[in-house]
Amino acid sequence: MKQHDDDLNIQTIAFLAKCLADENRLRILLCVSNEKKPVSKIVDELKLSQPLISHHLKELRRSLLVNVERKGPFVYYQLADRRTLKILVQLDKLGTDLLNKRTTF
Amino acid sequence: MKQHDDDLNIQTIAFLAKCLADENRLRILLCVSNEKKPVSKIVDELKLSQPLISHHLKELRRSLLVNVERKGPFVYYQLADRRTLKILVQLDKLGTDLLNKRTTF
DNA sequence: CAATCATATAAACATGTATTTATACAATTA
DNA sequence: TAATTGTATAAATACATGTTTATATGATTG
Repeated sequence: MKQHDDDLNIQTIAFLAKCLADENRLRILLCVSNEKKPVSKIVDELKLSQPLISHHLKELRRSLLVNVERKGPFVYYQLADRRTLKILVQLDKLGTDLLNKRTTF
Repeated sequence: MKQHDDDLNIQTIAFLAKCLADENRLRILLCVSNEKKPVSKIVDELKLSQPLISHHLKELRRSLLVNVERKGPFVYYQLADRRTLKILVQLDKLGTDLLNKRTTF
């Protein structure tokens, strides 16, 4: 059973968390969460510089959070696993709840 | 419904993820996940320097991931919300699965 | 093959943050 | 109140990382 705390691979967790710890990378992940998109489209939608997007995509590739697919001159990126989204939703809810608890009492 | 992507507060997510992105902070979180412990005990168990532990505890407080309670000369820390653990487990599983997929094929 | 478009990489810079060492503060006890 | 124990803070250092600017690579088209 992987339920017990000590079974957790702390390195793995920290590595993924690091990748989710940048706002622009999160924007990119959400941007490619529903369909594969070429870099140029991500650049357009997020209004960030192309090298910056490319740099973050490299990190996301390194962590295997996105899939890459080359088609002609275009390189398509897409969210590799939808569980990533679930985790983001949970982080969002947790953070919001924690804040509300503190500011309510 | 908070299901749609765009409802997510990216700042909140990045802020929490940043806090989970350090191995020592993860160790501390797991260390105080089942019972409240004074700083000295955390120091003993993790074998990290006391100022380092204090520094990371400060970050964990800032993100509201831990509760603090003073009792005499001791300051007790404890995981604030067990959903944090769930998220860590999911990150661990996701990371492991992503790696296995890549190395298998 | 030259030119163009899409993407990646490199170098430079700025900023952030983990860690150590030293010291301060706070609470208890003698 | 002096001394001791537990914890926090400050300063210094080292290292990592996000961003920009400039350039290179790779694929396509004329």
